[in-house]
Amino acid sequence: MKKKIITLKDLAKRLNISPSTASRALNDHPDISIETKQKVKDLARNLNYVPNLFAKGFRSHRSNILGVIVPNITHYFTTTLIRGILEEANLQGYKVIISESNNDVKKQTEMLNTMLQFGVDGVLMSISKMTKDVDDILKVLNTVPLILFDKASNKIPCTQVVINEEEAAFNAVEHLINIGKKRIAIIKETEYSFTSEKRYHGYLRALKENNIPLDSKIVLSVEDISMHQGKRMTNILLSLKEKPDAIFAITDSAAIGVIKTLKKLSIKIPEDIAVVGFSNSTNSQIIEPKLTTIDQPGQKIGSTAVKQIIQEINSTNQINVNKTIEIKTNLIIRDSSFKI
Amino acid sequence: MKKKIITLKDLAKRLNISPSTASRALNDHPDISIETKQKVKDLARNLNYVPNLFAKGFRSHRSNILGVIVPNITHYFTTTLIRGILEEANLQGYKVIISESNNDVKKQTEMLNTMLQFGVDGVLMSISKMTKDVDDILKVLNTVPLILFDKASNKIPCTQVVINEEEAAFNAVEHLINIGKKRIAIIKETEYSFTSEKRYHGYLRALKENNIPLDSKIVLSVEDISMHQGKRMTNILLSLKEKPDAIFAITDSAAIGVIKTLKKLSIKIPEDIAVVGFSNSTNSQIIEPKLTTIDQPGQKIGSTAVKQIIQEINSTNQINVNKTIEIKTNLIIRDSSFKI
DNA sequence: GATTCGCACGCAAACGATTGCGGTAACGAT
DNA sequence: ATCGTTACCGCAATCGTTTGCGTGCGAATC
Repeated sequence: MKKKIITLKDLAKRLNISPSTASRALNDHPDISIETKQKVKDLARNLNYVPNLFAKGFRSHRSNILGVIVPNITHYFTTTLIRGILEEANLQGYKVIISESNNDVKKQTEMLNTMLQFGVDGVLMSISKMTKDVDDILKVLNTVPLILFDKASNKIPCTQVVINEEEAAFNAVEHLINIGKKRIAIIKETEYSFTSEKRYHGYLRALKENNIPLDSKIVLSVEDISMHQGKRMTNILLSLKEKPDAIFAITDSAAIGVIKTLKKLSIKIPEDIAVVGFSNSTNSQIIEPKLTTIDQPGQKIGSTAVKQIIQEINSTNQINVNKTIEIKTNLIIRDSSFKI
Repeated sequence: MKKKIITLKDLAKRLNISPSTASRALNDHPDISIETKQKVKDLARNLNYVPNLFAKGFRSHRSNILGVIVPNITHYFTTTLIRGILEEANLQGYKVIISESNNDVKKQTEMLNTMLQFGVDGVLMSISKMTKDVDDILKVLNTVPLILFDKASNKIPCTQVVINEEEAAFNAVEHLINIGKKRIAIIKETEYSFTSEKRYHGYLRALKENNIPLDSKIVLSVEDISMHQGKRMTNILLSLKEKPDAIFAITDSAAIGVIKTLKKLSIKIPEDIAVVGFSNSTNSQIIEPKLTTIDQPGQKIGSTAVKQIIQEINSTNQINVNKTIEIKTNLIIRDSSFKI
């Protein structure tokens, strides 16, 4: 009682044409007359013909599958990226296989390789932050197009789709300055983090353009940024002789750690110390006071990356494109920096 | 300058054996001598031979790809499910393609179909809550194994991997009773939601076993459960003559809405009204007071589902398995129901 | 009238791995 | 010397689709 599966040959036999003609008809090849095309397409629809993707890929070396590698799938922002990827891929007839690298560089290259084995047409990757050796990644570039998104690197010559980290941070810090803050601390990651460094530059530029001197005592770097580290760093900042009147945490989670600590010590937010985060996570609206933060349009980044890679897949010339596409962000002002 | 890709033929040619021998050698066929096997395997490793998955799937009708469909990928709990799925799939040599149904039934069947086109060996699905007509889903069962996880349905005769919703809710409500609450409200979904109904039954049983009469005035149902609805329902409950002394919200997000509203009205939590949620989302630890909730081991559900479906894929008999695997949950008691 | 040309289509060879079947040594048994 | 057995291995077909090349035929050109 198993369903008979229709092949191209079946279509051809019924219409007394050759399989090659049927194939060309379905693919709108110019050699085929309009009537024949119509006949084939009609029959295909009626018999519910679905092309065998294996055979197709086998011949054409195309799978219509994209590989996606992210460090951590449980982050809300990552899921918005993935949503954008899935949506755009679906529109363009692509499927997506996803892997999680858990910020493990070894795992990352391993997944990269199995993805290639599975015949993906391209890879979208948000690299783990500890990626120092990029040789394994460069190898991929010889095989299929690669695009880095969100977490990128200038060591890899390929298209990158990112937000304008520097400008976003600049806007956040300038906002703090605009509401009268003069001593703005920053909690960032160590210099291995590509994005963190860019945000730091935005911070520096905002200070400079507003003639605020940089004080390295209120520039704190941590290896693994988190809520816990946010708490720790806050305590360090509060132990200084000259306390800051604002804290810019490079991550919402760290910013929430900051807020929790300040609240415990009954320090008024934002009057005594204002707080700004980065990401517009769901948590940023749950915490009280609600957190001022930077919204990154994840979905748009995802869809842009997909559009871009499909373009590169279809482009014949094998020259590695090496451009950076920057997506605009949005500063969302909430109670932690501005009392209504 | 493109990398030459090694095929089975290449191996055979270099060793002066036939491709079939090489194939059998790699697959440990008994007809092949141990020395030959070793030679082939060694060469394969040295030349970095990777079997062409297309050709393999083309012949064997196996893709080693699993399809996963979830309603909404941005929910934290969903991501833990996916993490479990990805991890276990990776261990077993499978890849996973993911689609999001957005709780759209039409989209759901559409993705189901394209997944089949892509030759998935099995489908894991968390059905959208409005799924009433299951005919399209039943069709899939004739083609590949299907497993429902998390959001399941008794209308579909296949293996289901879920948490013990009833018991989890029972434990939550009984906990409220144990800390002295006597008038416990519930915020649930309308009866179309399979999981909601099960939780409601747990609620009912806890009341019954503790001789607390059911009062339908404090049983509230909403179509789309959310933080906003949590706020709305709280206001309704507070307008009653006999106010509840505890609120069990079937979802963390709704519970957070409850807490926010209570705080705004300066109602003491948990002294005046205790609150319990469901999911152990990250938000539940951000809100203050921290939310008592039920932890669902998403990762375990995911890995269990994968183990199960691979077993079904490899089982020769085509009889549809129809068992329900229940995963234990954990009540996590925090400040919203118990002051330390 | 001989030649080119273009249109619409068919032939057959790929693509890489698997597998039923057939074949051939080597060896022991008769 | 002949047969049977065992242990290894090769031949060739197969899966469904695509594609380079060829072909027949009518129309247009010289």
